[in-house]
Amino acid sequence: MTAPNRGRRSGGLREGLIEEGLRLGRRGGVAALGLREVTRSVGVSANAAYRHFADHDALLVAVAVEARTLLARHIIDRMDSDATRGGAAPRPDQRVLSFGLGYIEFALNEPGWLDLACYSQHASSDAVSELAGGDPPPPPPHMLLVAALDDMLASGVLMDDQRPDAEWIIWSAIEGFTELATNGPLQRADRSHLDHLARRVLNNTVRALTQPG
Amino acid sequence: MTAPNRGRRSGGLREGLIEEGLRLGRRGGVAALGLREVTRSVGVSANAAYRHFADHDALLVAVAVEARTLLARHIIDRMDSDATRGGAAPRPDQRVLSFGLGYIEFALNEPGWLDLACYSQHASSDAVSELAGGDPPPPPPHMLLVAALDDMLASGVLMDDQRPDAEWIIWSAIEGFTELATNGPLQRADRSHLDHLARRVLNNTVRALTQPG
DNA sequence: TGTACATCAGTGAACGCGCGTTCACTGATGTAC
DNA sequence: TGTACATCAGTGAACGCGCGTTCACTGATGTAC
Repeated sequence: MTAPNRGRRSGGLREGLIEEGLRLGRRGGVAALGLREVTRSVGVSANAAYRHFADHDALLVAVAVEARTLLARHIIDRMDSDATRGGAAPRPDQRVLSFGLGYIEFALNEPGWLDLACYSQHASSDAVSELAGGDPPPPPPHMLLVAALDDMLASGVLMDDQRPDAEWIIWSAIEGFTELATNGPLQRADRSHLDHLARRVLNNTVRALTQPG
Repeated sequence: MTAPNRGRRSGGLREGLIEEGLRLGRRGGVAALGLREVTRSVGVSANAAYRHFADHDALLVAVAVEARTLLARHIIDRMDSDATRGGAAPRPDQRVLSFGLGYIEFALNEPGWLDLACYSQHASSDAVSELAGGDPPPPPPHMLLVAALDDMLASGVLMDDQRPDAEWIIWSAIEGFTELATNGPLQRADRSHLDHLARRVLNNTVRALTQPG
């Protein structure tokens, strides 16, 4: 056995940096992901990152994409478990509700990761799809919502004339509530109240969409 | 006439710094308000700011409060002009709608200032009220919404059991739409589409509140 | 009216920090003969 | 199996930047006598 490996790592440094970025970003969001900070945390020279990423932003994007995948997975899980809990096939508007509740749940539990997930939309879709290696990533959250709304339309719960732009109506309520609860005036509200409020916000929004006025 | 004034200014430097902060923040939001940047723009040494503000953050807060006042004034104007346009006394839910439209209009026209206005909520209310000098500032936007909802309640348009937390439902829709339209996926949508969408988001939200489900 | 003096809003230089990035390098690894 | 060599993922030092903040200072202003 000679001196400890110098210049060679066992695992892939690229994966290590992304993982560490996720760990740091969990507490501090994008702001916590300085290039020096991440490399320092991994125990490697700042310079080493340049072997795997073009620059600081490329590292950020890679971590952000990972965070977005976590978000999407969480939403899918929530939609699935809400669906099976109901027993029979769930009403299609319930899926939209589950989407919203899943998104908000993730935002409240992991505000740092949500921050990262949102950063990924700054990236060009080229940069993002270039990163896709291994198994195909889950669809971005937005696609899940669109699909759920299309289901509502197909099953007649949503009127034809209400479908266009419906995703932006739902999305506004979700995004806005998330903002109020994580960075806004509801920051210090307790969790049970927030859960109650989230349901009301979503119910209110979805209901209005299904009752043509 | 001797050498140009050195060490003495004609106008108040404090006001000058705030004004310049507003000018810079209009384009770049809070991020554009470095202490050095603001003092440099005014044409004064960085150090001079410390004669008027405890530190960088105190300057930020002062500018942010000013921006919030601009926001509140814009909303009030919009509510007033919508009210008088109608001729007779407007329906009370129209005022909530006007509030939302005013907020969103300001956000789309002046995203930098909105960013600043939101920063003011980071400040402790002590720091904010300390700043109040001269004429009393307009009520913070949040108070305007609460008042409009109370009017809806008083006139019977809003049911008793729907009033609690109604402001957070409305606020979520407004805040979320604003986020989508200024930093999110609707960033590049054209203005007329955004105006149309804003109306739909708000109508949808307010309507659901007045139709007990 | 003139003089001495305290006040205090400015000045320029410097400090220390952490950042992203670039440089020349080293040394373990894998390969060709 | 042994040797020479190319590759390339790491290293440590340094660059240049802009930041917020502190220091010792200067000089115009207002006031007291």
